[in-house]
Amino acid sequence: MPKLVDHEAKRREIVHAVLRITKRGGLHTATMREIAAEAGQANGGIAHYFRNKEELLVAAFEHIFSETNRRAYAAIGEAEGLTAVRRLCLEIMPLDEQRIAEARIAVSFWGRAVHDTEMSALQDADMRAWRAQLHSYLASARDNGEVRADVELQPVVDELLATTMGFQANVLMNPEATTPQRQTAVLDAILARLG
Amino acid sequence: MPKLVDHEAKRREIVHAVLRITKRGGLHTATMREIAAEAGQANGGIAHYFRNKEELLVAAFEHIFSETNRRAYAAIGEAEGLTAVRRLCLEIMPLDEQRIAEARIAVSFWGRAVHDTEMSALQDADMRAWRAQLHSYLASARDNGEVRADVELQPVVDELLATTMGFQANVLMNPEATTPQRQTAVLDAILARLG
DNA sequence: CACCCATGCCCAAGCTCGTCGACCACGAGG
DNA sequence: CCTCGTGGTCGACGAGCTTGGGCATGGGTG
Repeated sequence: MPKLVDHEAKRREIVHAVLRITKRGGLHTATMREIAAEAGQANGGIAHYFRNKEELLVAAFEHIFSETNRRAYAAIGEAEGLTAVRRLCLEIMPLDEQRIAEARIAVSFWGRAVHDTEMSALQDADMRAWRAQLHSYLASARDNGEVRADVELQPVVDELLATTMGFQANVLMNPEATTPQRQTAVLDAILARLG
Repeated sequence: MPKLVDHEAKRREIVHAVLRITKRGGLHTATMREIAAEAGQANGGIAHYFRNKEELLVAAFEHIFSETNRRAYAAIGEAEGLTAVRRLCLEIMPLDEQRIAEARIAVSFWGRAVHDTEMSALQDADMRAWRAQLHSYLASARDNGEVRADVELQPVVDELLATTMGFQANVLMNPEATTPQRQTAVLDAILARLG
């Protein structure tokens, strides 16, 4: 076996190149040639690590999800109940430049996922995980009295996910009406009503 | 002046071709050649009615918005206050097959609007209109006592728009968790808290 | 140590798509 | 009947993604 190259590292490096380009000039400037140049490769060199552009973008999409989950995990720490709910939502919401750039990528995938089974399965799985996580934190919040006992949890989960996903879209379409302040105000209003 | 052709009618016909193709196979399958074929034209024939593809897609996007607004206008009628708020939201939300198909198209456009100033300006304008409309209905609801006097309206508008836009995305990614029942439950929960 | 060949990588050709311009058909006006 | 502006077709071109061939490299193998 000749020439050892860490495939996973190389894939990560190429994905990072995509994210850097997208952050600079938008997803549409991320052509294969541009990506290759940014990653220090020749035109067809990427083909060794991703079969096609679709697969590369799916990897970028996965990376964003896992980054969000990683940040959420760190932010939540030992927290429970409503604090954990709030921190998870705050990590999902596009509150800074970094996450707005990630939202750009995520939203541009939503439209494609409609007719792409692999991608919509991926989204579905991540969304389910968030639902389950939110539900569990809310249940603990109800147990410790932060949330009234008569509150049904599923509609709250639905609301939180719809709101956070809506922010992803609105921050791109209506940036001046989707500031961090206004986003957190909405989130806190939702949570305040549960007590 | 030779050969009379109703330009507006032709433009509408081409836009409908785009919507049919998008409904069938997603926005990315709507190539100019495919659109031309669907509209019964040759490759370059569309250029007589739309300067470029961007302009055509903007027209398609506008069409969906105006359809929604037309339906909302009819649904609201003489209603005021919270009833009007509820009816407008219900028209925006993807509650039936027709509107889920429109959501498919709309969300596909969101991804494009990210890197298209003209389209995001359009989106921004329509979103502002909805914001203003919701704000006005909520103000009348506050005046007639349906909404408590101490409720700040802007966060409520933000919440309603984020939620309805979020449903557009979630109905595509998580259809089984975004049923009409669960969507309306969330909407009614939001509205109920204002009283 | 010498050879082998799988692997990494580059380059160029092939295909699709959006756009542009040349060309033809037609019909209203002179 | 002629003119010419409009509707429409077709092919060419540039840009983008993909594919396949070819070259270099360096770990296995005898």
